[in-house]
Amino acid sequence: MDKKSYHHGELRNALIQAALTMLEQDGPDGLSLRALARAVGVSSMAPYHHFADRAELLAAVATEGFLRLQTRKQDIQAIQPSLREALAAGGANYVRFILDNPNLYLLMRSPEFSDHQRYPALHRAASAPAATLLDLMARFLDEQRLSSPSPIEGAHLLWGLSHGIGTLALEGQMRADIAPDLAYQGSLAMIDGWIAGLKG
Amino acid sequence: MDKKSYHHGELRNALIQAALTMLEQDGPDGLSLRALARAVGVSSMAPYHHFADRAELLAAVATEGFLRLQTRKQDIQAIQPSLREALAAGGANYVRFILDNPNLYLLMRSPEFSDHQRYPALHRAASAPAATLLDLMARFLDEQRLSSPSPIEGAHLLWGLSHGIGTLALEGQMRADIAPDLAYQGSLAMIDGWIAGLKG
DNA sequence: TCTTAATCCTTACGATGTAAAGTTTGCAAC
DNA sequence: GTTGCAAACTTTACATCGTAAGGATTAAGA
Repeated sequence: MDKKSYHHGELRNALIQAALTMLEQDGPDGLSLRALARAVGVSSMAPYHHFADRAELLAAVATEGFLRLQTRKQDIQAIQPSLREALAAGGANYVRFILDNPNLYLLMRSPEFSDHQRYPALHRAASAPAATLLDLMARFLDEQRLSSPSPIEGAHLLWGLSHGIGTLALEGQMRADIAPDLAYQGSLAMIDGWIAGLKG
Repeated sequence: MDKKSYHHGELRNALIQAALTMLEQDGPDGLSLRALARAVGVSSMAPYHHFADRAELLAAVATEGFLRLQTRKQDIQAIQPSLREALAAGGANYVRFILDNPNLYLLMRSPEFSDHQRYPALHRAASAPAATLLDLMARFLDEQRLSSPSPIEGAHLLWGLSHGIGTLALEGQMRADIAPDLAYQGSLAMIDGWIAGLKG
C-alpha cells in the first residue's frame, strides 16, 4: 500500500495505529497531533477530518486499549480452576497489562475522558472488563454464600488493588517483576479475609 | 504586603501558593507558567530565576502536597486503638486526601518526576509517608508473629489498595462518599486474610 | 559610595492545537 | 461520459506555551 495519492483512504485507522506506537515512546503528553500527521505522511490538519480534536483521537486510542485488555482478560480467566483463583488471576493479569503497556494504560485512565457523554465508545469499551469482573465476583460471593461485601464493593476492592499495585510498579516504587504475583497474593488474602470474616 | 516594587521578594513561595490554588481549577496540564506569572503579577520569565523549568516548579508543588499528606497521616494514625485499625485508618485517610486534593494528587503521582536524582526534595518528602506505613506494617506483622507477607509486601498491598480506590473514585467509577470506608473495610479484610492464613 | 550579585524584564524562537477557507478526488445521477 | 456534490485533504493564520539570550533594576556588603 504505497499510496501517494491525495486521499489517504485509511487515515483514521493509520492515525490510531501510529499513535499506539508513538505513545509508548513519548508518553501521552508527548504525543502531538502534528507529529502524528507527519509520521503518517499527511498535513497537520488532516486528522481533524476524522477527529473533532486531539482528545477525541486519544480517546479512540484508549478505546483500542480497553478492547485489547478485555481480550487478554477473557483468555486468561477461562483457564482458572476456581472462581477464587480466577479473581486473583484477573488481578495479576491486569497488573501485567499495565506493565506491558505503561503509557497506553496511563492514557486509558486519563481524567480528561471522565465525561461519559462525550466519549461513549470509550466508556462502552471500558465497561466490558468491569462487567466481567463484576459478574465473576457476584458468582463467587453467591457460591460462598457471602452477604458482605456486595458484588460491587468486592469488584471495586480487587480492581483498586491491582490498579494501585500496577501504578506503583510503573512509578518504580516497587519491583515490577514481582508486581503481578503480589497482586495475585493480595487478592487471595482479601478474598480469604472475606471468607474468614463470615466464619469467625 | 502590597509591594509594587521591582523585586517581588517572595516570588518562589508566591508561585507555589498560586500554583496550588490554580492547580485545582485547571488540572496539572492546564497549569501554565505564564498564567502563573500573570496571577502573581510578574513577567513570564521571572519564575525561571527560582526554578530551572516548569517541571521543577511542579515538583516543588508536589513536594508541598506530600508534606501535607504526611501531616494528616500522623494526626490520624496517632488516635487509633490498635495497629490493625491504624493501618486501615491510614488507608481511609489516604483516600480522603486524594478526594480532597484530586489534581494535587494527580500531580504528586505524575510520572514525569520518576527521576529520583533530579528531584531529591520531592522524593524525600514522598518517602516519608511510605516509611511511616512501612514501620507500622512491620510492627503489626511482628505483633501478630506473621512471617508472610513481608513488611514491604504488606505495605505495598495496602498502599496500592488505597491508591487504586482513590483513583477509581476520582474517575467517577464509584461513589466518592463511600470510598474512604471501602478502603477501610478492604484493608481490614486483607489484614484478616493474612491472619486467617496463618491459623488455617 | 561603589561593586556585585540577585532579582526581574524584554524580546525572540520554535512548537503546539485549532479555526477558516481553499483544493483535490471519488462517486452517484444523469 | 459529463456534471455536481460531498468527503478527504491542504494551506494559511493565530493564540498560547516553554524557554533561550541579554538587558535593566535593586538590595546589600565593602
